[in-house]
Amino acid sequence: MRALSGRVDEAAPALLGCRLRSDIEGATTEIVITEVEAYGGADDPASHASRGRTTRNRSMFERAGTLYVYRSYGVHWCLNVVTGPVGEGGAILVRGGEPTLGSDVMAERRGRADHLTDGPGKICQALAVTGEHDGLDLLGDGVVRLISGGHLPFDSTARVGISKAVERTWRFVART
DNA sequence: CTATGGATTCGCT
DNA sequence: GCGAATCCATAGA
Repeated sequence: MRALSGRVDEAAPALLGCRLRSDIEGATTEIVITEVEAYGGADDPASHASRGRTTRNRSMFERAGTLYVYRSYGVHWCLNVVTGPVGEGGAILVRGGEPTLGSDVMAERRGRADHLTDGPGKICQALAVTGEHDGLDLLGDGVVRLISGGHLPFDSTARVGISKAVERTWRFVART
């Protein structure tokens, strides 16, 4: 996996077109990443890493290629790819994608046939990724892996669902 | 120790 | 379109 280091806002669009695969519960599911958001370190007020290393975000400070999963609103899991140098904190939230493998399994896990992976919480549910996978190495041969792909043309917009540093256009959407 | 507020989703109006 | 659901780390006393 190349280009997983350096500035998060530069590494983020490189993830578009990459695939995210999980081999969990005996099933293989995979998506192509089409939407991401970059979250920085101490310099990004909207990032979980902005207040330093804590219990919840410790994975964000690991090396690039580490999986960072956190619980959102007490209900959903959100999946991130760590990109920052060790100790700095910085990750890319995978917000959207399209199923490429095991969409039938995803539909079963999601309890519906549509809107399988068009939101951060939905992706985790579709791929069966939870907090127990937090800290996993996505570049190794674990149950969740990141597979490099071609780069796609993209548009950048403001991030969604945050209340700080709203002006940064660190959301990257693959152009269709 | 207690209170608070989310990098969201879904269902009902 | 709007609000509830629901967990737990963080922040404040």
